[in-house]
Order: sequence, then structure tokens, then C-alpha cells
Amino acid sequence: MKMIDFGKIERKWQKRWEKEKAFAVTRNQKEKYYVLDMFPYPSGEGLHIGHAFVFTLGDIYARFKRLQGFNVLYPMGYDALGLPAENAAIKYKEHPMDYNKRTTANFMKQQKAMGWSYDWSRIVRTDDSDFYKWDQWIFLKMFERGLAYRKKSGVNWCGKCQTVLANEQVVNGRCWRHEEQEVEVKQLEQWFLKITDYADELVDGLDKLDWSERAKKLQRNWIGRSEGTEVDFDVNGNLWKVFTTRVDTLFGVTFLVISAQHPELMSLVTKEQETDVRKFLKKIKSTKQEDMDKLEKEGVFTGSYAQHPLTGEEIPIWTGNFVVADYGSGMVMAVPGHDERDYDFAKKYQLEIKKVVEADKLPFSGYGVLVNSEGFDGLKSEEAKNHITNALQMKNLGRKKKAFRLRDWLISRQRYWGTPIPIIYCDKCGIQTVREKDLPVKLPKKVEFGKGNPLLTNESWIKVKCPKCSGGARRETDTMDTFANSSWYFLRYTDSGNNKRIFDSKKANYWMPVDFYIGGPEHITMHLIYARFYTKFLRDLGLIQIDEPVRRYFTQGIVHAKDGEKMSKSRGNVIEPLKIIEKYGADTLRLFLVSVASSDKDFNWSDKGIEGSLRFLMRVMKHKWRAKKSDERVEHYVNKSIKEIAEDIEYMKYNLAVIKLRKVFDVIESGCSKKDMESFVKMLSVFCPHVGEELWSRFGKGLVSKSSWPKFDEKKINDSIEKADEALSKTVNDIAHVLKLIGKGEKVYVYVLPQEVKNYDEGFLSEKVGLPVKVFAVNDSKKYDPQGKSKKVKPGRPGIFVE
RNA sequence: GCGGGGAUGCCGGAGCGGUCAAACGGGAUGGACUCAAGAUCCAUUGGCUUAGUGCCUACGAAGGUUCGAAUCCUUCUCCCCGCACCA
Repeated sequence: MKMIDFGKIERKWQKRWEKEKAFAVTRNQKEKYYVLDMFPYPSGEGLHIGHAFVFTLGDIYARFKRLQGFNVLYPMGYDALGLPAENAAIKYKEHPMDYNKRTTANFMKQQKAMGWSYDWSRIVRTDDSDFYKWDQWIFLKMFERGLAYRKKSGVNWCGKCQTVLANEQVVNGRCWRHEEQEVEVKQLEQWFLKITDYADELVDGLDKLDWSERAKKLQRNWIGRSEGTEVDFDVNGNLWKVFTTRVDTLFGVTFLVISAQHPELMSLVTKEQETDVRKFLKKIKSTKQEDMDKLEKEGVFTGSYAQHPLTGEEIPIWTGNFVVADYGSGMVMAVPGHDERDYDFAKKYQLEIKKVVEADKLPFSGYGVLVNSEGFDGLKSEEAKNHITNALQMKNLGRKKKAFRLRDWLISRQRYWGTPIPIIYCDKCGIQTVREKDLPVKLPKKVEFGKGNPLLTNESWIKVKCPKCSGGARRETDTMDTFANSSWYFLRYTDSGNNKRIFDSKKANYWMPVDFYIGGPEHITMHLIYARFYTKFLRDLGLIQIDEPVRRYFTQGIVHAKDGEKMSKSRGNVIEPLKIIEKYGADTLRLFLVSVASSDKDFNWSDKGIEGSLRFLMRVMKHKWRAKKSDERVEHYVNKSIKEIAEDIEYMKYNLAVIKLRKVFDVIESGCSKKDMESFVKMLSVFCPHVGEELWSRFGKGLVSKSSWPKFDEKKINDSIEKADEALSKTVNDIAHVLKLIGKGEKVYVYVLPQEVKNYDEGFLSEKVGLPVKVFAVNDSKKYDPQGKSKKVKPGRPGIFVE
């Protein structure tokens, strides 16, 4: 049997699509639909199987929407700036710029080999200064509005990356890129973006998004909004703010604790306590980040006292290792009677414990009825919160307040291959922004790698005139976090060639928001938070009208190796898409990837499985497509599958869609109308576009990729046909069963109800059973029925006699 | 600790109140074709039983709701994933 040369067919159609720019789109009257795959980092390794999977998911959806008549924007680009590129380049002793050019070309070639239907005319790459110019522009706009600022604080430093990291890039105290690398906290002055200004909106906006509950929950957790009260405590005439979610326990406060990392800590420390406090701070500094979470609560008295805002009592202020410095105000009120942590601390240092909520046993951290709380006794915790906050408000010593776990985004990176931060330091004028007309600040090509930030090695790039006084000044050598680029690239696609503006608002407003975005779950608390922040900011600049960049976010599963293990070079179980394409063809790979499991679930690679997909495509390709009239049965199956497959695709149940596709093929294989053939090929083409085009070219006009999704006729869907089919195959089984029991037979007689005779084709039965089969209607007076089997006949269940 | 997601036949994986001994794929077994192999096609693939039937046991474990549960509820066990002294 001859193998079909899928490679040849695939190259032929890929060329054709390219030549005709089949998937390039512009704004038009049709309803738009924006499908987006996360732009990849163009690694030198090329496409991996994960890419093959996700991008196939997106491509199928984009093709489907296109056939449905939408004006589909489905772009592609390269997240080419960033540490991996720089590290890879260092490793291969090649400049990142050259390295990227090479790897991107290779990447693109592989993507084309997969048959993905991108609008290649809109390609965006972040290492192009035409792109990152706008990163810088956004930064300037943020700076103007006070959203980009420089601050000295404890920041996460990864020794392997040789740069600081954002909060989001620290996983369990380790670098997100180096599992083995513990993150160090360094006190450094760095650039931050004030994402916290949008924290509230970032939480509220989630409600209207079509994201999985899981994804929304993750973001909510990450932003971590809690609503409470800010209470002012007077310390020697200065008001110190304290955030609490439990003001109802305000009368149970017996001490305050200020974070040991609080910048103002020393101003509270009295002379007598100074030695103790310093000793304590020293001890804390020497503990590793890693051990921090297992640490016992410890603290030292500062010597200062605060005044209770309602009772006027003197409350000692301690400093402790368990208070987070940059959450709330870095100082907490301790209510040992109703908080376990405070209780432990109070026990350890013999501090007073008060009961202010009725409870059998302390500590009790639940809600209840207030006691020992002056005029608030008898109130329930929930109502007491409001009453006490009001009381504080009257004295102007407290107010409602929301606190967030989200921190401002640290975007400085001490590395070369990122967007230069457009800032100039002048000894005379201080921090100056680069003038808009001087953008982009291009990365200098000449730098030395290997010792700290490479940008520091190009003095002539660093030296610059101050934009204000024209005196000697120096450029900022930090570059931006790579996530800055990905925070808005989807907007650039809407007008990627624009060299005057970041994008044309009309175009962006037409295409945005992204209707369907596919990516991994790991991006929910990084990329997707940043992207939402940037979008809101650009909206506030008046550039776009939308509030949210992504309407529907779909998280795909992970492709594991055969045994369920992680794919890795060291294990030698890596599946390379290109090799698979060579062996089986891209369509087979595509089909296999989406038919194993539901797209949101992880699944394991299987060599057997892919052969199953190949077998199916071979069968389809070898089939002699000749049109004849479709009977009722064929029409039923075809129409039903058109309906159901569309639903399955819509809900990303590609695996189920494929099953149905296989089923229709079983039915139409024995012959169908031209229209039904076309319907099948159209549906198939979404999953296997090359095979689709090839078949289409035999009987359709133009490209199947640009045809339309078949329409189904509800009236042709007739489930009783399916029932009759089931009854028929049951009968075949029954006959086989009987034959098995009696050993052998020569002739089979089947007795059916008169109205069902048409469902039982003698030829079909004979073929399946392998013996001559004679069908009689039960009311046929001339029937041959020596054992009276026709008397047992029921609807859908014929009588059988074998002799 | 908090929150989320899982556990289905030899395997992968559908199903998410009846039509379920459970789609589809893979594997295995038997058969057809063939000199043979491969490919292809057909049948079987929980147990017992029977001229096509009937029964039993099954969807992590144990209970419960229901006329009826793989599907709903409760508890438990195990796995995966987020956050984690956030006041």
C-alpha cells in the first residue's frame, strides 16, 4: 500500500496560503474576532511540543471563527527581549541581536510547517526598536502621571539572573527561572510601576470576564484585597497608622507591633532600648529568606507607647519579625485575646491578654458578641466594625480602608537585553526623562558580556547630555522587565506598522478586546495582571475605550512525555514537533494533539496514539470521493455533526469534535452527496487544514480555509434513524451471539415488524454476519419460521432463527 | 492553615441524575485477506449464565438523598496546583 506524501501536500498549501496572503486581515464591515496565542520567546531550540499544542488550539479556533464569517485577527510575534535570549547568546558567543535573528527565522519556518493561519503581515518583535520605543513612551507617560517612580526598598535579587525580580517572579522564595536559586533581599533603589493604583479596579473588573473561576480566583488571591479600618495611634504627638480587618476587637489591643523592616522603626526606639533593638535587627538580617516562614515570632520592646484612640490607654509598641513591612502600614495592632499570632507573642513576652469578644477559651478569632468594649458591648462583631469605625471617624482617628497584597511592580532589571528605561541622571538637574522626540533609546550593540550589567561597559552610550541643562549626564542602565513588552503587544498587533504612534486608536478600538486568548495557567498571576494594568492605563490616556484586554482566557493543559513525566533533555524523552511532522505530517500531529484529551487537561504523549490519527487521515485521503444522493440516514448524521461539532469547538472540546468527525466519516464513507462531502471537508479542514485543502481542491472552489462553516438543517436531524441503526447493529450482535452458541449455521432468518422492514437490509446483514440472511415481516404469511421465533418480536427487537 | 482541581475498564480518556458494563482512541485476543509479514477489515475484550436472555459485581472509600447515582449531598483517603505569619 502506498504511503501518502503528506509533506508534499502540506508544503503545497502552505505556499499557496502565503502567496495569497490568505489570512491577512484589515478592518471591514464584518464582525471582528480577535484570537490570540501568547507570542513565544524564539528559543534556539525551536518549537517544542507545548508550542505545537497551544498554537494548534488557537489555530483551530481561529479557522473555525473565520469559517463562521468573522473577520478574524490571528497574529503572531516574538517576545524576543529578555534574559533567556541574553543568556543563550552568551553561551553561544553570539550577540543577542544576531542570535535572535537566526532563531526567529527558524522558529517562523517551523510555525509555517504546522500550518498555523497567522496574519504574518502584522508580525511584531519586541527586540525591534520600533516596538520597544513604545515601551519607553508608555514609561514616560506613566512617569508624567506619577505611576513610574524610583524607590529604595528591599527587593528580590537572583544571583543567577544577576538582576532584581518582581514579586510575581519569586516562587516560594526562589527565582521563577532558577528553582535552585534562593532569592536574596537587597536594599536597592529601583524603578517601580504603580500598579497598586489600579488594584481595586483589577479586582472588580474580574467579574465581567469570561475566564475560568480558577483563573479569577488566582488573580483575586494575588491582588488580595481586604477591607478594614485604618486606625491612627498617637505616639508622642505623631499619628501612626495601623490597618486592621478586625476593629471590633479594638478594645482588646494590648500592644502594637511594628515591622522590623519598617523604614521609620528607629524613630520609635528609645535610648534605653536601642541596644536591644539593634541586636534584634542584626539577628533577623542573618536569617535566611528560606527559613523565614518557619521562624518563631520574636520581638523587642521599642520603649515607646501609643495612645489608644478610644480609651486613651498607654499601649507599648514592640517591633517584631512577623510583621510584613510593606503591607498596610507595616504596623499592626495586637489583640492577643483574638488572634493566635498575637496570643503566642503575648504569652512569650508576658503581655496583657484581654477578652473583648465572648468566648469560652482564648484565643478566639471568630466573630461573636462584644464584651469589655465600653459602649459597644453586646454588639455583634459585624455591626461593631461599623460602629467603632464611625466612632473613630468622628474623632478623625480612623476610617474605612482597603489593603492589598499586591505590591507595585518592580520593573528595573540589571541586564542588557531589555528595553532601556528612558531616564537620564544629571548631577545638577536630578532625574530627567528622555524627551519624547529622542525616543527610542536604542540598545547599543557594542557591549561586553560577563561582568554585571553589560550596558555599564559602553561608556559612550551611557554618557549623554542632560535634556534640561545640556550638561554632562548619564543614562539609566537598568532595562525593563520583559513583562513590560508583553503587557501591551496585543495592542500593537492592531496596527503593527505604525511608525508615528503607538497604534491608531480607531484600529485598536475595532479589534480590541482580545476575544479569545490561550495560554498557560502560570501567566494568570503575572502577564495577565500586568496586561490588565497596562490596558487600563492606556485607556486612561484616552488611547482605547476598553477596560479589559482579554474577554475569554483559556488555559491549556501540559503535554507530558509518554510515561507522564516531564519532558526534558536529561531524561531523553523530548518529542520534537519537527521530527513528528517529518514522519507523520503536520495534520496528523495537529489531529493527535487535540484528540487525546480535553484541551484544558494535561495529557501524555503516545506513539500509538499518533499512529491512530495517521490511520484516520490515510483513510480519508484514500477514500474515493464520488457524489451520489445522500439518503436520510447520511443526512441525519451529517447535519447532526455540523451542529454538535460547532458546539464542541466553541467550548474547546476538540477531542469530542474529533470523535464526531470520525463518526460522520464512517457514515459518509459509503457514499453521500456533494454537499455532504463538502460539509465534512470543511469541518475537517479546521483541524487538518492541508488535507482539507487537498480534498477541497478536488471538488470545491477556492480555498476551503476561506469558505464557510456548513449550515445544518434541523429538520434533517432525526434521532429515530440513529435508534434504528442501533437496533440493526444489536441484531447483528445477536445473530453473531446465537451463531457462537450453536456452533455453526447456514442460513439466518430475521423477523421484524412490518413498519421496520426497511431498517433491516438483507445485503447489509448478510455481509456483516457472513451468512445469507433473509428478512421477513412478521405478518408475511409466506415466511419460513419453523420455531415460531416471529412470535417474540418487539419493536426494535427482531426475532432470529438460524439453521 | 486557606483556596482551587482531580481519582472512571488493560491504558489514555468521555460521560456529570434514568436510554451506562460506560463514547472514542490505543492495546490485547480471535477471525478474514496474504506464501508470509505489514496495512486493511470484522468480532471479542468485568463475572456467571442463556439460541440473541437474565443476574451479579463495578466508575478512590464509607455513608446519605432519590422510584432511580459514575453523575447530587456528607465525611474520609490519596494526588496535583495556587497563596501562605497580609493582621
